[in-house]
Amino acid sequence: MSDDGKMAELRRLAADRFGWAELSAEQTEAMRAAAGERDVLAVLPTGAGKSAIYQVPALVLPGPTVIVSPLLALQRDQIEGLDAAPVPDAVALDSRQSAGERDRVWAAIRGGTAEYVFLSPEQLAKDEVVTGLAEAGVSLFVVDEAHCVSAWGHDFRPDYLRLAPVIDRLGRPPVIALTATAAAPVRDDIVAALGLRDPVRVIASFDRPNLHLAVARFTDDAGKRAAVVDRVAAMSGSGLLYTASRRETEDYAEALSARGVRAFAYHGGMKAADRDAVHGRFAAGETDVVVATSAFGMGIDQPGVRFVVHASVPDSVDTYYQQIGRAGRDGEPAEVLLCYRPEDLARQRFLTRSAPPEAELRAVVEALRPGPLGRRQLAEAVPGPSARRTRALGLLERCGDVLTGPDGRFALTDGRAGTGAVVGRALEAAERAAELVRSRVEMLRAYAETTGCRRRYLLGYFGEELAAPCGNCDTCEAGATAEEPSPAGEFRAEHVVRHAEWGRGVVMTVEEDKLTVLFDDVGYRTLSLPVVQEQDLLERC
DNA sequence: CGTGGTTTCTGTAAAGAAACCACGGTGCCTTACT
Repeated sequence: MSDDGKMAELRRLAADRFGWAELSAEQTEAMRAAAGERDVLAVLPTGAGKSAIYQVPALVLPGPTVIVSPLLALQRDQIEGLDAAPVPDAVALDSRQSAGERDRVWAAIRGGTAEYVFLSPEQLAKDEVVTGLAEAGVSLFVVDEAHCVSAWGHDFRPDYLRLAPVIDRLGRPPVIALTATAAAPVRDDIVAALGLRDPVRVIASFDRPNLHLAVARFTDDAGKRAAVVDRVAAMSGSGLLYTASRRETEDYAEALSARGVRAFAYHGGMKAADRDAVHGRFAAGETDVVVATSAFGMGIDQPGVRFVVHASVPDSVDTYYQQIGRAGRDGEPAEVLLCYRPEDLARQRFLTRSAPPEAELRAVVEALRPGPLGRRQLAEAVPGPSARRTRALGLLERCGDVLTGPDGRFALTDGRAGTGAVVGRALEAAERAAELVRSRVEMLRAYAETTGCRRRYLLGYFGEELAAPCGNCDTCEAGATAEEPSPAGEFRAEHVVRHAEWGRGVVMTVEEDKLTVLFDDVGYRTLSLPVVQEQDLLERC
């Protein structure tokens, strides 16, 4: 079929089966690429119809589509949506199922009646799951919420970093990575970790002009807490208050309730039933404020959220943008406020720190030296929590020192390489990742302390240039921002530069008197423009 | 790294200061016990 014919078929299916009469330019481009068996990285805001990008092409490709999704609750929502449409079955594989349920799911996969198969990355760490799917002939591999590969992969859910060998073992079907938020290094991380081949990158604009952006700065903790309560109590409509700890969600919820605000705490330590109850109230419009940790949010697409307040900084601008993006989905004005204390950055540095897995790396390399091992055999040879081994394997694989065979066994790529050298390479890679994480925290300091237009800063972080100050943030209103982005000497966003000590980097944002550069090895650094010019610190290349 | 709660110190009574310590987020999964 011609390319145009194929696209017409996709449009027809979108309209007939799902009721989507119109497809956006981004959806069209991504679907065309996927149906043409190209890899795709799509970064589209929530509500832009990301799911359509795989749901429609799945119908024209022969075998089942595998969708990797981080939360069981999200999988459930997606399956419910698909069940309501006249399309083949959607099923899930997860640990809560009984043996009987699991057998039925596998029968549907093998029998060809299941078109959409949802699972967590942890399920794909099991040999029998990968083998079973390979036999079924997977024709499309989708990674939903793909920023988790980068944000959650390193320590927290290391199986995210081991999807590339799984994709290979499935016969390398086309891969679609979908996310709503990804700055440049996150995009590169996704492409590298999934082993995408020359992917079509579909990136929509990040601009949300209806969000009013502001930062309130505090010196002492008690003063900040009191102000947070005052300001949230004074907000109109319903909204979210993000905190950095579980304890604080409860403290704030209590303080706000005492003011007559319908406030509810939400965090990962609560019982599932209580979490569901808060979700339900929020969705029904029965809450004034949900006070939450970062546990609240993924999969939420509520139109009428009128404000998002942060009681302290999150771990990155990526996370911040994702969280504030939950405000004003209906396009109406919404209030976004960051309550900032520089001391809070330290807490995020603590939370995102990670111990180098040196002992595990050494043990894994030594265990593999005599010959390839499967997952269970490796667990016997290297005792300890499986996450540690998985993390070590992920690092070794990304450095090219370990390969996963078609049978799922792990092997050293070069038996002659010394353990010390291999471990050293992996530790260096881990250190670079840790440095990037630390520098990401610093980017929030820069956001909070900038005297320029806040929207220009945020968009610049995501690689988008805002020609004029937005007029809808506190710095613009204070009259502090310049009409035009003042030229920072010869430097512009996206210029490739070299620093004597920090090596190669890409200019991310340009402000009146400073530059932010993302260096390959040390992450984000903000440099003073006069100093750069006087001492000739950056060379353009 | 910063915060909040508890213990220790000082010097002989009670109480305030200093020192010390534990804690801090996101969710899969497994498996043994009620």
